[in-house]
Amino acid sequence: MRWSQAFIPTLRDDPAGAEAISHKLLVRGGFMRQLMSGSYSLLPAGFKVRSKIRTIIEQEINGIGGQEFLLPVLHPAEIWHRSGRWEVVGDELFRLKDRRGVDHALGFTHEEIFTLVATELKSYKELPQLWYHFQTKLRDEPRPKSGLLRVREFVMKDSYSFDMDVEGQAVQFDNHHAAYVRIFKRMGLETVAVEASSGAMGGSDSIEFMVKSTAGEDLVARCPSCDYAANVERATSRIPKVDDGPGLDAPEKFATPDVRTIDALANFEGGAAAEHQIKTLVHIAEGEPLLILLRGDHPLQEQKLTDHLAAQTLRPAKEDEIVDLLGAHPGSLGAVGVSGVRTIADPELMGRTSMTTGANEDDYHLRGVNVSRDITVDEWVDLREVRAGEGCPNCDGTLEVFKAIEVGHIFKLGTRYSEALGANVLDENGKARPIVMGSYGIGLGRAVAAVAEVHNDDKGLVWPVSVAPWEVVITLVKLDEETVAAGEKMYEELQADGIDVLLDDRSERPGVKFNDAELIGIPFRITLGPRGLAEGIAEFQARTDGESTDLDIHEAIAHVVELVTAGRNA
RNA sequence: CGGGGCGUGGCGCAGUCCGGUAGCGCACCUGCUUUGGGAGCAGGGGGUCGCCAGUUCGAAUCUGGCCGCCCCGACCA
Repeated sequence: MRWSQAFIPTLRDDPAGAEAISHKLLVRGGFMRQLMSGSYSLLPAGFKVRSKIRTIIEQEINGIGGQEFLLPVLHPAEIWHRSGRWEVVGDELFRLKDRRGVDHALGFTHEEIFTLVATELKSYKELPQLWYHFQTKLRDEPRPKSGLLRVREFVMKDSYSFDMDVEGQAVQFDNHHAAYVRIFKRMGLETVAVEASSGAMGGSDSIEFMVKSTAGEDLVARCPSCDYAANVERATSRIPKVDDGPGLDAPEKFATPDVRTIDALANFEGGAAAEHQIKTLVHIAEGEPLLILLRGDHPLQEQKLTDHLAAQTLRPAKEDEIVDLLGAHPGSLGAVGVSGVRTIADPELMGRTSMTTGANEDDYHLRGVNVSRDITVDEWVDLREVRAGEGCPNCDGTLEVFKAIEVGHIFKLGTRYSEALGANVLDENGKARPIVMGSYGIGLGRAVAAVAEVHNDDKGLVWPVSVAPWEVVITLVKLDEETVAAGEKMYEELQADGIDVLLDDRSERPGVKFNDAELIGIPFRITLGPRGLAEGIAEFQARTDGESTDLDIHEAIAHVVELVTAGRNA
């Protein structure tokens, strides 16, 4: 590509609304432009990066037996009704009516449609199958943000595995796991595979591939001493037992005027430290109230509660609902003596004595509460969100917690979709059995942003060779006859060698060209100008270190080809 | 959906409090000079000031409503 003919609209200033580094640099570098909130046009350079990522994914998924499809974006509502997700997914699913008034959905993901195709599988002899496609997904996100990291329209590679049994499914799951590690490594992303919540997808095992980044929206707990890593939506930890000392024979009510918070009670004369308090929360799940009990200093991890309840709707109760239920306002709530309300407690409260909690009477608390004696707990469920510095559940290590971008997610779906949609095959005994499925996704745009988020410096992007929009830029420092001729020759030779090369033949000043080349992050630069050419020299620079070396012009090509080849395979 | 911020040439912004001919930098076009790290001079083009209504002799500026964008939270494969 000749830069003079290319559409690469670089900007000097950061776009006004951008916060995330990847967002700023992808816009400034001329890779993309925003259409509306959560919707971006990819420009040629951005499309090239995405295409290279796509090729890597295709190679690796084909490598584990994948067959590429292309399924529609527009779906009849009927199939979403059959899977049950028309109701489950909620507002995030784009819905529309056609001219006859018939409901449709815009594809949010493609379990239903692939499963429908899979109803043509009839015999165990046809399994296993691994199917995938790259297709636009549409999601009515409540809050798109951070450029390409969270959008309403994006292309995803989603694959679906079909097996006779869970053993076969596990093989496909492991194949994907390994392929994903290779895919992300090839695009320059260091990922952590973490245990995750399956959320609305349904299914059992679920693993997310996370890239550590402050721009990420997820929190990951990881142990540096062993291989434990989990999304905080699932993570557990080891914490020291609290010594309660001798308790009272019965709970004792005491006045606590204006004490409404854990902290206030901890600082109140006659109160109790947070770890000696019981935090009582009221939530409404599917319309029914729930009491949630945690140690005073422990935050509720709401996804754990959602997962345990398999709830479609879960929300904190409103103040008037709480007063109706318990007779007191938030800040004075407790579970002592409460009956008829489903009560779920975190195991860190098990066997505790001498606890302090609300008395269900405004401005009063109870001390000397013995959990097993005084509170009726229906279920003990881990609901606590882990914190950095707590013990690893699997070894003696100490957990670290960091923000991360979810770049891939793999699920074991079981037979949820095959049963709902009738995807059965006959086994060796002629008996119909639902196909055991898995689903596996990678968002392309998010992957582009994640790479940009990780590979940049104060001058701009620093693409890994494997995904760079161009691998080499030839910068002509002056457009005199000799320089142009030398540049054209080198441009053609590099192209002949299969190198993706950009020739900067614009009539701009050298500073502009250098800055643009650095901003858009081309891994290697060859600089040609009359000064060097007079001595038969081409100047070479790698974007990663910015150090320039003079090469004999006749050796430059071979040198660059070698580095590009090494970079592609890195 | 709650809280906060912001909408003024392609991009980044000032002007709004206190109403009176719409500005600056960059980018763009023409000419001359310049040419190894975002050139200089001269000339030039381009804006219904987010939209609608109102107040006023007069509105980018004041009032009301609406729309859009960003951030935090809620939410979220």
